[in-house]
Amino acid sequence: MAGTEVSRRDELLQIAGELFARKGFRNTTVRDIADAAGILSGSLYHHFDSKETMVHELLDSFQTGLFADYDAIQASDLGPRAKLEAVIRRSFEAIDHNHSEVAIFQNDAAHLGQLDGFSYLVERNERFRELWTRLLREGVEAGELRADLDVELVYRFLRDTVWVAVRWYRPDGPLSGDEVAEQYLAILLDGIGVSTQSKES
Amino acid sequence: MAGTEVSRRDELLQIAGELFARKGFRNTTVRDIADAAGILSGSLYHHFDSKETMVHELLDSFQTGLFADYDAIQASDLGPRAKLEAVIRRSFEAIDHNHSEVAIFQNDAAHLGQLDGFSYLVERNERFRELWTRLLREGVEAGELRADLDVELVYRFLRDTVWVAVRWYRPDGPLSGDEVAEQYLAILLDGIGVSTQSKES
DNA sequence: GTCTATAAGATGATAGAC
DNA sequence: GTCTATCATCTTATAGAC
Repeated sequence: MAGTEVSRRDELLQIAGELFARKGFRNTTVRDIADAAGILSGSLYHHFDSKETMVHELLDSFQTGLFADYDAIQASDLGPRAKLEAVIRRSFEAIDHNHSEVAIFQNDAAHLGQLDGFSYLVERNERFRELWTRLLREGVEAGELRADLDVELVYRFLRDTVWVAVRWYRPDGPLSGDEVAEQYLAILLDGIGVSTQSKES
Repeated sequence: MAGTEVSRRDELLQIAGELFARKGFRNTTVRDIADAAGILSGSLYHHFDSKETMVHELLDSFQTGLFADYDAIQASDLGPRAKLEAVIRRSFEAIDHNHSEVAIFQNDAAHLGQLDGFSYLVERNERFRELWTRLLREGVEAGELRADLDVELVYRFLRDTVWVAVRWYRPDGPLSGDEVAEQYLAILLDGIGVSTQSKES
């Protein structure tokens, strides 16, 4: 009953998540998951109703935690640009700490969103867009970000730049999530910051 | 026999390409393709050996044309930064003119590359990396790009930023490929250009 | 060039024994 | 909690008629 105990169910969920992330949801069979867990495919159905249930639990619990932190950043008293930086750092943290979930979301969310019971993916995607574009607009209004930006285009640029990193980033690799976040922010902000060569003026 | 005639084979290839791009290779059945073409699935095998043959032809002919243009840019007498810009513009042109092929490559190349007969995808990926990182290094050496860059990281940043646009870009949408390329270059180069606020100095 | 018919294998899922 | 056994369905691909 200690909080650190890992249930068999969670164990299986993690194994499934790694396979979904590496091979894609549709390209991973329940037999693949069972093999990796050292059991037979039928035994999986003692723990889960279906393959879809597994990917749902992975994505839902991950997104709930991520959005709670986004909301906390939004509600903080940081300036718009600092909020944007915090949101981006938190996103790279997700790539580091929830690599499987981010990869699944990045690769399969578009298809999963069309399935029954997965419409929340579409809704959260829209909420995500509203949060990020709002931060960009507030940054422009506060004079902290360039005013000549097409906000929607920059949003897509930012969003894709951040999340697509899950394709090459390895949690056990040489770079930490924070280090990548700093380098990305340095490149990005020198592009969209109001001033670059003369920041200290 | 006129050059503008479209063979039934090419017609089917285009239909298959659009489905592969939208639903993914594995998620598209030969029945889907046949249905979209108004024939039965068995009839497809009069034109193609297999489903894999179809995706191979799509990717191979697309990549051959793209790399020929990359090589021409590389061999030109433009400066490193101008070459980099030209390569990026040509890439957005591909997203515009060969949307299906780019989407398939972006979504399925990683998995297809593991299949027999698709190892050329891995090889070309490496050649692509060498070309782009070389341009970045030459840009730094020529004093045209910031010297404090981690070239490999910037390469991934550039590569992902460009190609991931296929996810939202629509050839029949309000923005042309050129327009998106210009906006992306503006954001990018103000980030990695040696000077930004004082370009005309 | 397309259709009819069908083979051979993979896949998600179930029922009941241990 | 896992295994045995199995089903219904889907999928790629083939052979031969039209």
